[in-house]
Amino acid sequence: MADTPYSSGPSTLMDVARQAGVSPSTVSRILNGTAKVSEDKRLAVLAAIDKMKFAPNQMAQGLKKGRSMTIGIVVQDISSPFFDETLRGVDDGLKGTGYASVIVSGHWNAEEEADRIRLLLARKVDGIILLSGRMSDQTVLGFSSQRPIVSTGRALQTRNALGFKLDNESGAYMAVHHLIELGHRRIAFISGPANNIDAAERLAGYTRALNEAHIELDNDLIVEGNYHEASGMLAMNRLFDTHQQFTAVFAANDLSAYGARLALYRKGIRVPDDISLVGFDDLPGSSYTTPPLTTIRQPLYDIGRIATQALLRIINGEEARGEVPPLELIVRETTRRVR
Amino acid sequence: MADTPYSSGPSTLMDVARQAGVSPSTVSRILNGTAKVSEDKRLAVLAAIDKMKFAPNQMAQGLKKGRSMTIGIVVQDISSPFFDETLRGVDDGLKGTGYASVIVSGHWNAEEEADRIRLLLARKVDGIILLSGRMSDQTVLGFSSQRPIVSTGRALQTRNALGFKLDNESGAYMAVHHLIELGHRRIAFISGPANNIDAAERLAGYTRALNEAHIELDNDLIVEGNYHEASGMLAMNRLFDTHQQFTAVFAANDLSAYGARLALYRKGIRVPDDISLVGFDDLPGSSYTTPPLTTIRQPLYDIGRIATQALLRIINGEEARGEVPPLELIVRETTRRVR
DNA sequence: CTGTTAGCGCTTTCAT
DNA sequence: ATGAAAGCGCTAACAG
Repeated sequence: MADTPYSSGPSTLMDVARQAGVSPSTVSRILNGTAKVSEDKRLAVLAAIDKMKFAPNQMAQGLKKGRSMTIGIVVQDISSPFFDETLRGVDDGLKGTGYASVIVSGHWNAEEEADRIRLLLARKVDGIILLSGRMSDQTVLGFSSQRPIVSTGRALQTRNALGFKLDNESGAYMAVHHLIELGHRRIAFISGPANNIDAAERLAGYTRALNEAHIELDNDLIVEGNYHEASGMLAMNRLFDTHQQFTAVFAANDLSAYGARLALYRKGIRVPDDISLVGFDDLPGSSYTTPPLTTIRQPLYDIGRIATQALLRIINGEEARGEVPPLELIVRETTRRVR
Repeated sequence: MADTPYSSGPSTLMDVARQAGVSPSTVSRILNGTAKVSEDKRLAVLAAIDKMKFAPNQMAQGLKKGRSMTIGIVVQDISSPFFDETLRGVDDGLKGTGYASVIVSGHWNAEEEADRIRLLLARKVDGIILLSGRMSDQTVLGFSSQRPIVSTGRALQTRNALGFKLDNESGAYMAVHHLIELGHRRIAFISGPANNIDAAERLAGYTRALNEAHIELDNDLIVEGNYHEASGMLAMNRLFDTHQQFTAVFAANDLSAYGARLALYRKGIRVPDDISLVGFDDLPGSSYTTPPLTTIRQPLYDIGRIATQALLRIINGEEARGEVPPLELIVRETTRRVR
């Protein structure tokens, strides 16, 4: 471990005080607008700050004030378009607030999630945004006794925990209902992982739409995926290998729809002419697939922004609240009336 | 501003010391393995830590040690698959090191980039990773006097600054050369923004490949995009509107290739049967486009991981080094021999 | 091996 | 209006 000598050792508030011929408290007061300071000292201090390129050491500030001006974000997979779109909302929500965010990934693993949250807590983040995840609500509530948490994908509402939950069931219903309206009756479903709550809800929506239209549920038409492209492709191939008859497929998320679409392409099956396809999420890329994907839009960006604003409110001792727009069917070009 | 009373005020090292009946320094020594401590005190302290769920306050540690155990990452656009794939590499590079990262976005704006870096510096990050960006090398070098910086997209090598630069020119050359080998001679080029250095280099590669094959450069075949999907689509339409003849198009990045591909689809032009298409980047989604995209692969993930490891080395006073794999042509299904 | 002391850089009473 | 002093939670000499 060698020393790393940087030319300009960053100047401290003390340096500024000396340079301006005032006490450190005066400098602090000017920095924070905490009290009236005579104009001449003000100017002198400001000049010194400028000259010495002084910027307060945030760690020292944080230690003293008990506020790190940092919030922690727990995603499950950095580099998934799903989370990234939400992160963009968070980023915008933080804009101009002085807060920065440290992003950690739980990798869809409850243990790891809890670990990461403990890390964030040790870093004294002022609050936490939890995006999806596998932790129990109880665990979340537990952590919320240390720092406020707002989470997506769960219904929560306490003094310092807030959750937003979208209606996956009715989202899936909308998707399948759309297909049924177009005359489809043999509708395959590429589900999400069985142990995932959202996935279960989407399956329920699929089922309800079928029931309502008096279409018998055919379990051979349902194949489990894991929300990734490859699994969508595999699922599709499985459907073909077992010689299922269907005119439409509903994929539980856009990524698996992409995979399904590729499987279809490889078989020379046209979308939507031969088979209709609908996804779920409306990832940014879904307006540029070939053809553009019909899907259920999740307000990913808004979720990020609204969750952030809600968290900031809780941090400031205000009431925890916030509401996100509902799911919405976006009809693009992968669905058409059955012939 | 109300107070936010959390049930369990986090315990401090002092609390642990008292509880275990030892001095704070002893606790610190055990925490850091800084010196030998008798087994019985060890056990007592460990028990106390466990009982009180103590975790050292990282802000206090940081203030004292002058190390925040945090690195700053400057991206240009959180929620671009390009940066996110690199971030995944960074994340993996940080794994198990005790470092966390705060990610800020420069939004392709030199001013904002510099601003964000100053923010990171005030937060006392131990180092900075700068992904692309518009700042001058001089400015980067300037900042590197405060904290080590490793940057992508520039060739740098000093005591505490390191840059990785991929050979965009030859990447573009490979793409176009591939097309020429397939018999294409009228090859359109959807460029990146004119003020972008990478974009200029890719144009140079396009030009060289053409020259080498004795194909005359036709400026009408070159249309400027901005690296986003929509611009690829627009560029393509412009080509059609001006009635250009061509059998292949090279897009300066995958995103604009996606847009171009959609424009082609809308015109009922088949890819690759009627027109061949090649992109640049090899984003994760490019193996699942319809059809899968032939492209120049950038080792995005490796760049992130290697940059991180290099930064960590510099932080530890070791020599700044690291090398990333070269660009590579990935032939998939959007290119074919001209008929 | 272990405790005492000083102090990282800042904010905040408390005096004046 | 301003300075002196104490202290946020931790670590690192320095004694012993």
